[in-house]
Amino acid sequence: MSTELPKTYSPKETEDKIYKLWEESGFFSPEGLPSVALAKKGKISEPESFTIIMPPTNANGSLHAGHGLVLTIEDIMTRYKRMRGYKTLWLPGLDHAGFETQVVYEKKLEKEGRSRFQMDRQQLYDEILEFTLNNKKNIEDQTRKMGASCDWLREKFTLDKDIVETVYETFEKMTNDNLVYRGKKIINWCSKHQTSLSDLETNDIEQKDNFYYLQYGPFVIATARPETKFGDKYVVMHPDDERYKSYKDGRKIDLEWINGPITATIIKDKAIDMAFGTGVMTITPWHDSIDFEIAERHGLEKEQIIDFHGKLLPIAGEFAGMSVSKARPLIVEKLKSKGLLVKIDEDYKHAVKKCYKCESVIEPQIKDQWFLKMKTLAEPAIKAIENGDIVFIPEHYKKISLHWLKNILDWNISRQIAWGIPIPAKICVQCDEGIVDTRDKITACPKCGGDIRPETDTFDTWFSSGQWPFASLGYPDSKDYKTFFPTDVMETAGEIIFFWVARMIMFSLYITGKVPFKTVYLHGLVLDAKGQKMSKSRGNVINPLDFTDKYGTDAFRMGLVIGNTPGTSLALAENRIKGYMHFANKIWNVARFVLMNINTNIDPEFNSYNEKQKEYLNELAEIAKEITDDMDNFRFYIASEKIYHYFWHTFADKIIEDQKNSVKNPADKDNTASQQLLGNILLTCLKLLHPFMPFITEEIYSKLPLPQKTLLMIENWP
RNA sequence: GGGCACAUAGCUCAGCUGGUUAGAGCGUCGCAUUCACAUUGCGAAGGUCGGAGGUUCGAGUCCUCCUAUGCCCACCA
Repeated sequence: MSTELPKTYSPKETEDKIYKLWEESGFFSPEGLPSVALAKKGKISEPESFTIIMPPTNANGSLHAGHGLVLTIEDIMTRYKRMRGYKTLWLPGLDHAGFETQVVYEKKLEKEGRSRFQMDRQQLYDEILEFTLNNKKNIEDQTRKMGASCDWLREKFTLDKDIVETVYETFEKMTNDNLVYRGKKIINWCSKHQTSLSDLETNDIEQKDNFYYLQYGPFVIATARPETKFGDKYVVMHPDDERYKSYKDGRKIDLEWINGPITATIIKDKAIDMAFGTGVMTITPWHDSIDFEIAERHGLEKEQIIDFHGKLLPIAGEFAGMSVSKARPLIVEKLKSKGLLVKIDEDYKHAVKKCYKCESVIEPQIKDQWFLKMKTLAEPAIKAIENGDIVFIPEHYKKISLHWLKNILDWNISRQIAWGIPIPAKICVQCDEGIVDTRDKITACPKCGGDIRPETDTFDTWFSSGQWPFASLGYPDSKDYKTFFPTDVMETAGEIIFFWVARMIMFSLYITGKVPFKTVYLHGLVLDAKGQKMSKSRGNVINPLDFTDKYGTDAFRMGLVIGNTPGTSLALAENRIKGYMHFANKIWNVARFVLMNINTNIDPEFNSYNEKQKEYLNELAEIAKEITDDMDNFRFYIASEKIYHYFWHTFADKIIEDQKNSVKNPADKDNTASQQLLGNILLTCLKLLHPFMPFITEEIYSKLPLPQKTLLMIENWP
């Protein structure tokens, strides 16, 4: 009754077939699981639930190696818990990814010689929607290729109607709780993308620039940005600075400036660093956040110098209409000719804020934007983390999160882009008041009675994805929310701990009163073979499907997980994956050997083993115990290595070699016991391997002579 | 300026709460091979665990300092 396996294992022919088998089995859904079905019939008690919400994939391209890692680790956890009998749910999702997607789409437009600024807003939205929905299908297929055993029936998209509703309800509650405000504040403006950005969406890049010392009446001031100085009519110094004691606060001074004579006012403020430069500066409140704050403190006028396209305004006189970069040298030239340029320091190093997507210099601008007060939201999150209600893996992310939460600033949640969830509000055309209006009921400005227009800004995408754990489960009334929330594990990239993880914690505590997840598992980056970050511009981006095609998904998954400790980045060398393809081959051949030599059903209850065989089984039980312990403690990098090592160097190299004679010789007194020994060890190994290498193990399992079997994916964990 | 992490074999990294001759994968070298598998087997070489000090019966593992590296946060004009 021996079953023959083909001589070689072909991932290509096996994987799609196996995935289809899984998907059709209904076991991806918790209610389809045998343990849940039995409980429903009252035969066993209700199993505990285990939930992972998949970080919603950005629906704006293909999966990259990082996604491969997310899917692999989450699938390992899910499959493990499922085999342990948990009511297991892994909920997949897709993110419209507002700004990110719009940037991707704008690049596409650019290639086609088009621009979003020539497009109707609705048309742009519709095109991006179509683009996104096309990608959605693609991403779902790729996710299946990775072997992800997630519940497709529950798949959510961040623009689903019920999600948007939840987001609006949250916004309304925050408004009622006085956590939302709209105000003219200084914000990060990207002139290229024509939108404001949050602090997290800008990068401080250190660079060397000229530092200009300018004669400003009796003072020398220093600046790296002379083009902003046209409107400077306040000169500020520290109140304790002895050098400028004779200049009293509020005193007016007439002086000759870039475009003619002006009157400047002396301001004393403690924000000035006496030791820096000359200890005197002029301020540009519209284009600098410190200057803005000084102006606010003293009630000073603010004037815009640079428009939203990065061009100088009429206040710049002859330079009006010029871009900053073009105007700067000309302005310096003029200052020089007027004798106002004292000196230039050419070695000035400072940090310049840039757009994290296009690296354009961020121009601080004053603009009416929607802000979220963060301090009150952060406090419960800080407490929950300090109490250990949420455990971080690796541990040091606890400190990192706390540090950020304790120093949190208000969050600009409005973006001037079409692609996103519209902010449900009206703006008064007369007094500029912004009124939150989630039910679309307001018809006139409650403040001045003026006409209103709908707000055109959309939410920062993280405002909606921050609510994902409870929104995707159907908060507040659904059965899923009641069953699966709080979730068990959030597994995502360490990179987005502030963008996403910290905010999910704040939102969940605020809305549901509960933490969104008990454990945060943060993985590092997947780097290329040389240890360099993958990027499109470097051209070293790995498409996971290239590797799964070439070496099989199981091998790719092993390459991602073995030895990859949480939090540290992984250099993904092709050789690594190739090595695990060899391992898959080894598994296949071991299975072939066992199947060739077994002529009876595998009997897990068999116990007439000789002493040595018993020792082998004890050793395996010991390894299984260790692996289980590793799995329970998120040490997948070591669990996978242990089973790899045991399978190859103990089972194949030692046990099989040792049993070869008896298993091949029907006359041998140990023949039956040898058959049972090898059959049982193989079965146990397949179970232990299944979370890591689901395809090949399921395929072999289907060929095993077992009295009764279903699918390996729901077999009991050893 | 503040914070976090890392430094272990040629390369990429494990080493959990301190305990006998420090591990893995890849690579290198030697030998074997009509066997389930050359996508193989057996074997070998290779590390004073960044440096200095300390705690301890005992430290790669804990503490301090130093050096190197990487990352994050931050409103010095």
